[in-house]
Amino acid sequence: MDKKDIAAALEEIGTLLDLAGENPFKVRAYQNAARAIEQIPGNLDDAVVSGKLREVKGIGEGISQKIAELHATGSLGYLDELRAKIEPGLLEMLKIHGLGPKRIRLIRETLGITTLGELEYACKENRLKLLEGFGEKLQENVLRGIEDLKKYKDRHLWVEAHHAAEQVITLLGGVRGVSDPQAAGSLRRCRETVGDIDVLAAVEPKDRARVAAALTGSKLAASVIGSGDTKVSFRTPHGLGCDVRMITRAEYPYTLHHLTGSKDHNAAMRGRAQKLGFKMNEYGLYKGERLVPCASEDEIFAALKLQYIPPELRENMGEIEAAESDAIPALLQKDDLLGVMHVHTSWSDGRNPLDEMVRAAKDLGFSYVGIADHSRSAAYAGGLSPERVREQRKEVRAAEDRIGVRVLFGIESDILPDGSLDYDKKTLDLFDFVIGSVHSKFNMERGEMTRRILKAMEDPHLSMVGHLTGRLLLAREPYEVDQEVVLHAAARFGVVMELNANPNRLDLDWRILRQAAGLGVLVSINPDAHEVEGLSDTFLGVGIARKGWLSAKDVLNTRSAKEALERMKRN
DNA sequence: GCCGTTTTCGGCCCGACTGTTTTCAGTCG
Repeated sequence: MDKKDIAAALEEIGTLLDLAGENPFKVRAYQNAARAIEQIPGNLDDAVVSGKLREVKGIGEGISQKIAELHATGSLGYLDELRAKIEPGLLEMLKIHGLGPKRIRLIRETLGITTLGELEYACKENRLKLLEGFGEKLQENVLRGIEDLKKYKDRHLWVEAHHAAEQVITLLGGVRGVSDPQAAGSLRRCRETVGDIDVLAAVEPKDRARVAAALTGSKLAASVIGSGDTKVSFRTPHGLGCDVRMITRAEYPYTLHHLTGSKDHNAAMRGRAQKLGFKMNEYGLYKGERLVPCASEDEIFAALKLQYIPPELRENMGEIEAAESDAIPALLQKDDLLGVMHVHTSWSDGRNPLDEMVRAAKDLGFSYVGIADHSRSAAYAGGLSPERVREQRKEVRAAEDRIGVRVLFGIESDILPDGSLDYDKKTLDLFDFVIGSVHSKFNMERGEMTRRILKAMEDPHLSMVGHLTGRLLLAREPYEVDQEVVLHAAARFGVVMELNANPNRLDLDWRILRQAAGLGVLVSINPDAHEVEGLSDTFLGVGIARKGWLSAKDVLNTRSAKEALERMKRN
């Protein structure tokens, strides 16, 4: 180890001690020592061996021993211990402007938050501003700081990629010579996270230089990676990589299909083409040397004797086989949704009051809205006491009359560690529906967690299981739970399963949705909205539902309020 | 954890700024 490495190690010790709440002067001692060691002239070996290290101002008994250990072995037990004690996410939080060790420790201790993703979620749920010494402004700053940090990560939530792509498409739409700009890739397939954005547009060769210049000269291209005859690559101000492909009108459907992928889907499609005597690539479908003219993706599939395969299904997970026999179902559409469930209000941790949420849901065209604030045990989120439940019930009924839209009175009840719901029977009887969610003790062993959720499902008050795995995309791994066992229980008990459409969750995962539908389990697409804007997440859930092969009949909130209530009734 | 000296422990850089709270704590440079 050279001076620089050792200085870095000492610096790291200082930072970790700071986060651990150590004496700030001890922290500074390490920081001073780090600087001191970089100042030592000449080779470090001599100083270590001769013991001259101790003569350097800022390096005393303890630190000189640690330097010796680092120098001799390349590692340091003390540092390893500290690293094991302090979560790496807390180190990342230090990079956020406005957060120092004190506040980070408060966040860690009161909210149990250890990753940036969890912190972001807490900001969006308005939990950060409730901490002592925090407020609206600081919460906003933290959120902005997290956004900045995320710029440099290589994967992005679907919704972020979508917004970026919309901007690129809008820009292209305004450039002369461009037609049909649209997104392809994993974004079009509605994957829950997206790496790069692929956009294609029909542009005749003579216009391409001008279109490329319009892109590279725009604010959307924060840095240009490359610009050629057919492709412009750049990074957006949010750090997303974006490839814009320019092709001819004739190539368009083939390239659209090719760039939409997935890779496995494309390989299987080429295999099928070959079997039928065609050759297929990103520029066309050929019979011998002759191009088979297709004006749309629809016609490409038809040429290969396949039913049209919606982009969301193109994962080579049985869609081609299904299309062979016309077995691709009519997938759910946005317009199929009649109601919206799992809506929070300022009664617990929502940003907007009940009336505003209900009005906003009505304005979005929903004919009913299911309020579900947090239950008693969710103290961090302002969970409702049994008394507050009764007060809110009156308010909900009054809002229904006042606003003129059906309002269902529900609750998002914590599923307590022992599997019970969060209220006594008399209180539970007051709700039109009960969503049961795990919000605590995530670290249970798989069998234990599964039993916990099954026990809650046995209670006939439970209508629906919320965000089954508890995952936060790009932030928190799902907790251990046997999802299949839960789905089978849901089928047996007639319990609805939530597809939580919050872009950070998208939970149930699309990979298991299809199985749920196969078991006859009804899925409810819920925004888990904590503010007016969050209600629209319901539509994001539609993409995931489609990706999980769901049709309108598989979804609770495509039913009328009356029928939805009947389907949620147990006994 | 280091320093200095007062040899055994008290002091360690500090002002501007922000956002909170209403007199100040925490962060930043």
